[in-house]
Amino acid sequence: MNVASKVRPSANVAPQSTGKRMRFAATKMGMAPYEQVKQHLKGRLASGDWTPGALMSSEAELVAQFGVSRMTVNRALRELQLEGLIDRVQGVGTFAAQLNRVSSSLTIRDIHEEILARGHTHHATVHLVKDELASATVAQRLGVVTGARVFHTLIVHHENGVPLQCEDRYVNPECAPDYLSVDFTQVTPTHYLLDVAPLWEAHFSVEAGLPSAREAKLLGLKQTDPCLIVSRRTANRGVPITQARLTHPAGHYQIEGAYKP
Amino acid sequence: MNVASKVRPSANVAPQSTGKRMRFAATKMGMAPYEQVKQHLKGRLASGDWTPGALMSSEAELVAQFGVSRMTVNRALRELQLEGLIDRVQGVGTFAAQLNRVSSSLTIRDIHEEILARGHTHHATVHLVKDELASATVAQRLGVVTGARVFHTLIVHHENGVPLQCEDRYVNPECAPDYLSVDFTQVTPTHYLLDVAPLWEAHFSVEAGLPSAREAKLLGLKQTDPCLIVSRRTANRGVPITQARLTHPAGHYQIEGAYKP
DNA sequence: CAACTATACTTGTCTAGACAAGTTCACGCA
DNA sequence: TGCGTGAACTTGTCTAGACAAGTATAGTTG
Repeated sequence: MNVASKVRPSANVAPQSTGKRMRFAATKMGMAPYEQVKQHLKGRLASGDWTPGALMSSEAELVAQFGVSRMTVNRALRELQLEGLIDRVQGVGTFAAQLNRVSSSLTIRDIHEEILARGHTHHATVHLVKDELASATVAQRLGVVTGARVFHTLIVHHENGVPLQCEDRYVNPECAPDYLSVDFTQVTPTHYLLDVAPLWEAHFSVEAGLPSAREAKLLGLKQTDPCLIVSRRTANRGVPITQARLTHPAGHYQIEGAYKP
Repeated sequence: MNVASKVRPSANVAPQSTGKRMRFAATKMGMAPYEQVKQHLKGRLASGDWTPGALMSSEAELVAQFGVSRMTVNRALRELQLEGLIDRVQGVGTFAAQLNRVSSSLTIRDIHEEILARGHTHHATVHLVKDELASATVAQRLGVVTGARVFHTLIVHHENGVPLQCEDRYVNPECAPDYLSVDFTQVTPTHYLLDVAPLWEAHFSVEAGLPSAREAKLLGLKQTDPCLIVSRRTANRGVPITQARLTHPAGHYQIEGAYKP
């Protein structure tokens, strides 16, 4: 939904307070009315016009002020609510949100595409492809009983020949029965699993830590070299699909993100 | 149209409502029509009914199928698009999104509130509060000229007495002229700056790395102990406010997130 | 005083229709 | 063959009104 950078007209002052029914030459030409309402409210929020928790204009007031229909105002407010800028309570009113949090969008991409997007080459080496009996920990995360058969792969991804990520993954066989027969030098597990189960819920955690002995060896590190470790569990409609531990050498990998109101 | 728009005191009411509105768990019965359409489409997407890139039903077809108005169908589709599940092209149609990415919401909270939310105690020790002349790097990130006066603080945050985060922060004086006079043992810089400039755009990156000598000393670490390092730049309406480097000892801190469609 | 009630507000949602604007494709013409 | 043109589709957005449901408050009643 991000439409990239928006040109910001600097003439932000003079908020057209008396413009009741000028529909066309209001402020920003070419901008849809609901977008104008959004921008106006964002501006007043940013300027501190409403401090967090303050009661804002009602829909009816905005309808009168902008000369648009209530549906238009409602859409603007609904989107601002989705963006977390305002809180709305039925029967009470609209309030400026408590902005004690900056929430952001973090994208977890298929590492193959991520590397290609940087204009580099990707290749993967497969170190383990087998089925195992689930340990208690793995069983719990995959929603199977301890000792059940689960698939286990260990793959190292290289960017321009340099080890970038060690991917230690367990897969629920019920979700991807043919998982073990995939050629993971050609298709990443992420890509394959997205084909098998298109809609995901994901939980992840990111932390710094030290690699295991095996990971250190595969990544060409000493065991004292710090790593960025991403643990990710994904499920499809409540059914756990896979659990992965992604270990990256420090300095070679970072997660970036941005938040724009 | 009935106006009767009484001028409301748009000043602070601060009703403390903060209402996490209680939305009843949506069962099929009491679900709003637009929500039913959404769930139906989500179900078909999850079941692989439409593979990524496939042309989905048009609005007109959904109107006929569900017996609702086009606005209702349109709202369902618009929200699915916001969630990244579908792509829409004017004049062409609606397509199942290429789900090669799992995007997630990451929340960066004020560390004081974060620690309190865990039921622990927070205290901060202040190691540096001064104004400096900006180095080239800092100047660029804060949008000032090299050598300009900038504020610099170095604070360590403790959870239950254990060092958790070393916060090395530069602040643009124009955005927070009184920054240096704040008692940072009582108010965190994040909290103070959110008061001064309520609306933020943020860029961040997360990586693993080694602490500097000073950071290691402040956090009680050896310089070879890995850390999780978050670099964050924030701006208000394009004006840079602050740049922070947040260093956390490995094992004591992790970033969590979740994505649900 | 406490409990109930009517009223006036608020937001949440839906409708039926309208026009604008983008794309695709078959048709007719040079 | 190549090219324009318009019909037939699509999505994007707005309108004016309607009803439902939640909340606050003034007034009334016990």
